[in-house]
Amino acid sequence: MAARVIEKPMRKRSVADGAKQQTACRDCPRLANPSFRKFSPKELAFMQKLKTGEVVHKAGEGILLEGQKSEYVFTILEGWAIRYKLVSDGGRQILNVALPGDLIGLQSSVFGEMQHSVEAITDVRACLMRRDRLFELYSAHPGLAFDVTWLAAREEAIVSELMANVGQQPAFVRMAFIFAHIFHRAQVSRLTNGNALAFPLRQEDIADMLGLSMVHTNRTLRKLRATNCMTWNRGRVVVHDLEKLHALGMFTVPTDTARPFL
Amino acid sequence: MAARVIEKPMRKRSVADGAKQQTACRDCPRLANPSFRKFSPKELAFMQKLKTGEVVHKAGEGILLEGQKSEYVFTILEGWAIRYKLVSDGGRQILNVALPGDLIGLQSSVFGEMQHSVEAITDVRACLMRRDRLFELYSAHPGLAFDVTWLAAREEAIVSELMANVGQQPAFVRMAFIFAHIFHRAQVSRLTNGNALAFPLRQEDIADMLGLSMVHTNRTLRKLRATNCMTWNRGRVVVHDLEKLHALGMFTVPTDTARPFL
DNA sequence: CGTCTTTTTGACCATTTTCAATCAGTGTGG
DNA sequence: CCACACTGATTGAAAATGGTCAAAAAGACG
Repeated sequence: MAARVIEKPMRKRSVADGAKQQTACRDCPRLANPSFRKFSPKELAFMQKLKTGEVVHKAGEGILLEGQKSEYVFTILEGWAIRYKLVSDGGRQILNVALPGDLIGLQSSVFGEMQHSVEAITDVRACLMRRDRLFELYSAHPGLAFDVTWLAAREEAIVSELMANVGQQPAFVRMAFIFAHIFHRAQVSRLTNGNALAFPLRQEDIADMLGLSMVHTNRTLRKLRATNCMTWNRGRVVVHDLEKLHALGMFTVPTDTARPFL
Repeated sequence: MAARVIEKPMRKRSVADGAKQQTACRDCPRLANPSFRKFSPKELAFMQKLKTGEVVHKAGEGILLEGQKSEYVFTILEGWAIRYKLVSDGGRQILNVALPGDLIGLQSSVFGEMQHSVEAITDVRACLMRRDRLFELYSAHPGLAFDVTWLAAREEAIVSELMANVGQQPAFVRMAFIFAHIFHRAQVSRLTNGNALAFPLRQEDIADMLGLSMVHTNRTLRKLRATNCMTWNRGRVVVHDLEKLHALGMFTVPTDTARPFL
């Protein structure tokens, strides 16, 4: 099992530029991505009003901790994070990766406290909304409220998909699947450059996503490399045969509709 | 791996009484359970208006199928169901059990189609809401809209918890955990009778929840029985030492706040 | 009683883990 | 520039966990 992340908080894998500290919602680069649904002008103005500011978390920092009550809900603007749960005897299950456009910390607003932790994998720039103002959103903009539900339901769908992968597939398929899954999501979020992707996870992170030991993860990765459908070194994944990768991982491309973004 | 449930749809394990076919919301037995949050009179009237009717699914019937677009969202009033995903090579991962008070079919309303299937384990009596009227709920009652989000977020939290169990624990712990988890939820839903619980799942279902083979599930169950903390036969679970069961499964009782119910 | 489903068991095999090193890359200070 | 420390990746060997195949036993039901 993985070492507890809490104990080794500083990884140096900066990716975010950290340039502009405050972007107006209307200038949010996410809005240019057709994967996201468009705001009405009213909604845009409302969101601008609701946003408290931006924050940058350095790579390796914890953003939210299980059991914690956070005053804020975050929308990731830049960078990668992981959601994970620690189990009592030292294991860590990574539930999902969080990419730009993902909302984190909703559990804290809904239940009063987080039921999993979130950690920045690269530097993460995020947009803040106070949790106590979420109610305004529900009152004033049913459409945006529905978007929050959409995001929560999608999170559930992704975790379910990964759970079926972990529970029902042998190591090799699991691994191909997770690369296919992440690569696909990265494409939608426009993080890919052709068939290449800056990929900040370590093998240990993959192990903790798949419920495998580090050693077996490494060996399985070797087998996957041997199929020549992808390469991964020095923080960079290149997919040479996407179709093959999908087939190996039993991955089917989801039919994505325009997703919301808060 | 499990046989596909679709192929053997009829199980005879009726539990629901099937007596009254239409209950007024104000008389809904769920409202008497203090685990659920109270409706305001306005909300109650609104929900009554929104409800289209009730439906009973026989034990073994599919309620919703992955890929399907359902016109309805269901709230379970009575009975047990499972949410599951089939994987291409014949496996089935059960994501969660659905008990009275749980909302099913929300994915279909949010994404246009279900991303997992739902099947009745016992006879299931459910209350219906047309999906196209969900928008009215968001417009007219932000509080109820928030409840829908709550339910979606909770579903995610449960699947995450089970995923950490499947991904990080050996068979024995997984099994103790799943019994502890289900027993606890059943208690909250008032399905238990002291330390006893009518438990309609088969060993094969447990296997598919835990990501284990049938055979190994059976053997692990024997070990669990040997600890004398619980018994399970003829559809009835009796917990003799709850604390021990929790310890064996690394289960910690969640601090439940009053939950919503639609 | 006969049929069907579900549970249980045995024997054998495969996958995956653990333990223990080694190797490679990177940054640091002398 | 090189020695050193540190993190992450890789490998080998042994052990354990869990899976498959095949069959029998136990219940459930008409």
